[in-house]
Amino acid sequence: MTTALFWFRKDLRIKNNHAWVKACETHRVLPVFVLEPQIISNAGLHRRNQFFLNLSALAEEIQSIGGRLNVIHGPASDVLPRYVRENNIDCLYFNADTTPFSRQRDEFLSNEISAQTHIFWGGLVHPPETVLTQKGEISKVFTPFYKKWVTIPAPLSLQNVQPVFVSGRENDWEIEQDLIPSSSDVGHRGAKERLERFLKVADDYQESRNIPSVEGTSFLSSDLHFGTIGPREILHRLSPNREGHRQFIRQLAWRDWYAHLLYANQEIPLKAANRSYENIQWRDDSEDLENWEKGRTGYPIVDAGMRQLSATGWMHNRVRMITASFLVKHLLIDWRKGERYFRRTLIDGDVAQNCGNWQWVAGTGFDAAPYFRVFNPVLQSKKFDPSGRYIRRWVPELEGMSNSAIHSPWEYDEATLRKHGVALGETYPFPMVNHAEARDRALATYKKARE
DNA sequence: TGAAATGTTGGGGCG
DNA sequence: ACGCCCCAACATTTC
Repeated sequence: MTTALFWFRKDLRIKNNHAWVKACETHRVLPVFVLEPQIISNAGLHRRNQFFLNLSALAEEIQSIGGRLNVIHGPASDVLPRYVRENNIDCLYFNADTTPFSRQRDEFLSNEISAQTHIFWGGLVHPPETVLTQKGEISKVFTPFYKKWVTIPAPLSLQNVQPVFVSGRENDWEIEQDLIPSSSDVGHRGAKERLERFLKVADDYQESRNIPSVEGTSFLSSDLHFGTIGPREILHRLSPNREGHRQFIRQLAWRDWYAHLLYANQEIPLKAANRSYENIQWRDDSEDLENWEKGRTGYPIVDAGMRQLSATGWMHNRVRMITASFLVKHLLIDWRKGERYFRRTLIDGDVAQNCGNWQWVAGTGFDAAPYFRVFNPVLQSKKFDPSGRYIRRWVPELEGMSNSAIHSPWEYDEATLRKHGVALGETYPFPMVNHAEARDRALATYKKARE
C-alpha cells in the first residue's frame, strides 16, 4: 500500500472532505498541516485564535479515529519537499485555493515534489472553470452565473473507509495547550451546531438577515473560510423550495462566483476589476483611516459596526456594507486599505470574498454597485436598526439617547444631548464628515475618474 | 443589496 | 361655488 500525505489547508475537517476520502480509499495517510508564517503574520488576534482553535479541533478529530495530525513549521515551499522525501511519500492530496499566493506556491511545489499531486476543490460548491457561459467563459454578471450554477449537481462525499494512518518522522507542534480554551463551538462540531441553529430560523432569513440586532444570519462565514464545514454539506440541508433557504443558497453562489472570478482574474486584490475606476483620486489620510478602524467616525451605526469587528472579529453583513461604503465614498479612502483591515481582523477574512465584496461596494468590481449609489448611514441606521438596539450594544455612550435620536446625535441641541448623558466632542465624537458634502465629493471624484 | 432631486396629483384651507 | 395655493404622498428621473 502506498503512502499519501494529506495536506490540510483551508479545509480543517475530515467530514465531507472529498479529497480526504479519496486519499484514504487507496493509501495509507499521513495528515499534515504546514504552519506557514503568513498565517500568523497576516492575522489579527481573533482570526489567529479562531485558526488555532480550529486546528486543534481538527487534531482532536483525527485523534478520535486513531490518527495524529502532524504540524510542521515554515513556508510550505521550503519545508514540504524535504518532508515528502524524508517520509517516503508517494503522493500528495489537498484542496486547492484560488488566491495568487496559493496558486503560485502550489505550482512551484508540484514541480519541486516528485510525488504525484491530487488536487480537489472541497472549499467550493463547484470548482473554478466549471460554471461557464455558452462561450465557455465565466460570466462577469452574477445572475447568469447563478442560473447556470444552480443547475449543476453537487453530490456529497461520504466517508466509508477507516483510514490507515502513518506517523511523520517529526512533529514540532508547539502550541501551548493553555492558549487553547477548551471550546466545543469550534471545528466541524461547532460548524454543525451553527448550521443546526440556522436551519431553525432560515425561513426568516430574507427578513431578518438585514437586522444586525437579530441573529438572523448563519454565522458560518468563518467555518466556510477555514473549511471546518464544506459548502456542499450546508447546501444539502437547504431546500430550494423554501424562500429563506433559496436566498441563502444564493449567497453560497455569490461565494463561488467571487472565488471563480479571482481564479480567472488574479489581479483582483490589487486592481479595480473595472479598469475605468483604476484612476480614482483617493484621499491618503491615515488619521481618517484610523478613526474609521477604531469606530470614531461620529456616525453611530458605522462606529457600532467597527467596534463589533475589533471586539469580536466579526461584523454583521448589513453593517459591513454600511461601514465599507462609508470608508470608500464618504472618506474617499482606497478600498484596498479597508480590505486589508477587514481581512486581518475578520475571523472569516478571505481574499476572494473580501476583495470581491469590497470591489462591489466601491463600485469597481464586476457587476458592482453603481458609482452613484452612496449609502446614507443615518437612513440605513433608521431602516435596519430602528430600535437602536445594535448601536446601544456597541456604542454604550449613546445608551441614553432616544430611539429616534440615536442615529444622528449631532442633529440635537446641547441641552437635549446633556439630558441623555451625551456631550459631543467629549463623550462621543462629532461626525467626521458632513453627509451631503461627502456625497457630492464622492460623486464628483468618481465622475472625474470615468472621463 | 440607494438616495436625492424633480415631477405629478389631489385634498383641504382660504379668500 | 370657484380658483388659487400649499403641501403631503406618491411616482419618476437622476446621480
